[in-house]
Amino acid sequence: MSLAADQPTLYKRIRADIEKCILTGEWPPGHRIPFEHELVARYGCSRMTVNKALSELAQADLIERRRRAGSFVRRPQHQSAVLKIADIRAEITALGRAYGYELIHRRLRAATAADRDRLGVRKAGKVVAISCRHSADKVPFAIEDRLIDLSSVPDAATADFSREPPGSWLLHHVPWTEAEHTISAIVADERTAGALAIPVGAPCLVIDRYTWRSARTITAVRLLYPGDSHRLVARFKGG
Amino acid sequence: MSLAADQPTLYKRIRADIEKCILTGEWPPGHRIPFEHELVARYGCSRMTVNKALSELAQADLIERRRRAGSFVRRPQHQSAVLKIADIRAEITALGRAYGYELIHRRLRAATAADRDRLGVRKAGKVVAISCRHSADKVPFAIEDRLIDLSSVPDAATADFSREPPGSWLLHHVPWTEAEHTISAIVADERTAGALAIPVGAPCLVIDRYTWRSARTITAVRLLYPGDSHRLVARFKGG
DNA sequence: TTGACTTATATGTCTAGACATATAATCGTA
DNA sequence: TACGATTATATGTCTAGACATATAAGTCAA
Repeated sequence: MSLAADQPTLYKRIRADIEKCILTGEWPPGHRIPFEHELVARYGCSRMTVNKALSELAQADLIERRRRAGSFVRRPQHQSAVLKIADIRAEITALGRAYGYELIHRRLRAATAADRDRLGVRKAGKVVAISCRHSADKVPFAIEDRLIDLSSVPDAATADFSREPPGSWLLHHVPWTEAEHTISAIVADERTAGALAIPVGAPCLVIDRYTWRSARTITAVRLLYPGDSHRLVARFKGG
Repeated sequence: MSLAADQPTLYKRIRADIEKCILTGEWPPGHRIPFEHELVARYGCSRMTVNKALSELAQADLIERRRRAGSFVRRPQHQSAVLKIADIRAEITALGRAYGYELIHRRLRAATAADRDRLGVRKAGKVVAISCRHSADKVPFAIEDRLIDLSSVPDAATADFSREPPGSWLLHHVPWTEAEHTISAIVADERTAGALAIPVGAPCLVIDRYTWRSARTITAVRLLYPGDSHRLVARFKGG
């Protein structure tokens, strides 16, 4: 047993030391951090060790490295935040509430002009259009309107969406994808109000999500949440 | 002039090759990627070069490295997205529209119980409470209600918020911070409707942002946008 | 079958060098 | 003064090793 506390590796200590100076504001944006050779002298290690620490800080956008000039503290990237968007079933069960799912309708059809527009494709063959409702402890939680491009996900034609929500099914059947979310607010119309069991005119949060994988559109979905009960939480670091 | 295209460095090529296999789905989540020594043999380079490529993929959460077992494709982290939240002035000017700013009121006071609650602190000394309006081409764009903790940002007591929006001022005077955003929807009450020039009952998008720096609360702000005209866009990669 | 011990192995970290390359700074010239 | 060439230097990448360490897998005993 050693008296010394469990020490992180040297490069992690170097990285942490520098990170601390940046995060406390001691080294403001634009500040030049010590040259590699200075850190080598200070920590008594090889340049590769210092380089690894600085490379990771650069990869994390905390510093900018310029040849011949040195490494500089970057100004915070205040325009980005990490928004947690969980799978609805996982979200509800994580809250310890009973998840309920109900398929409202499912239609297989040749893509209409409106479908193509929604999916952002010029031409599409067949699509599946799904409407469903998610509930937590039997209380309506969200309404989902989804379109799946069957030319990208042919298996979706035969999937049983009466038991498994399409979002969960897609997560397990379609690998790595990219997505774009658009968040807005509306007031509930009659149909929405009925489905969510809220008054007409009540505020709703709308998430439009458009998902693709390497230039192939997969699905477009609109999620409607009661605006006063649902919250999206985003956290970020930096400015 | 060389015939060969401008080649990236070897470790970048290795990283890109592996990334491609993951992103195309060729190597699904859980798939074991080749051992370092296999990649060393395949690319004819030293282990450090391969290690650098794999370390970066691990840092980007694309793979998981397990001692003795190997490196594995991680299952996509579908619960997070990058939400772009620009400084309002920057956002409006980026759209090529004329930015307008108007201070509605500014009060310096000892923190009330409600203020402390909003800032999430047990005790606070003085605070500045600010209400202001942002507009684009003279059309109301957003209403801002802000509280600044003067014990964290004493300079805010004397800053001239009649000319510069508090958000921009803070960005330039307070370094690296962390924040949490909560997004919800409401319908406009009378005061909000008047300030945003929209009908009472119209949908509004609400962003509550709470900002701190290393455990010190800095500011809490509520932004109200007309829900049908404003959109938050978030993009993400993975699942 | 289970648990404890041993071993093999893949990754984690590090060294002391090397050469490449972009560019800030200097110097020289028009 | 302005511009172009040169030089110095910090970072970028890479090598061929080394030892550390966590752990999967195999071994053996209870």
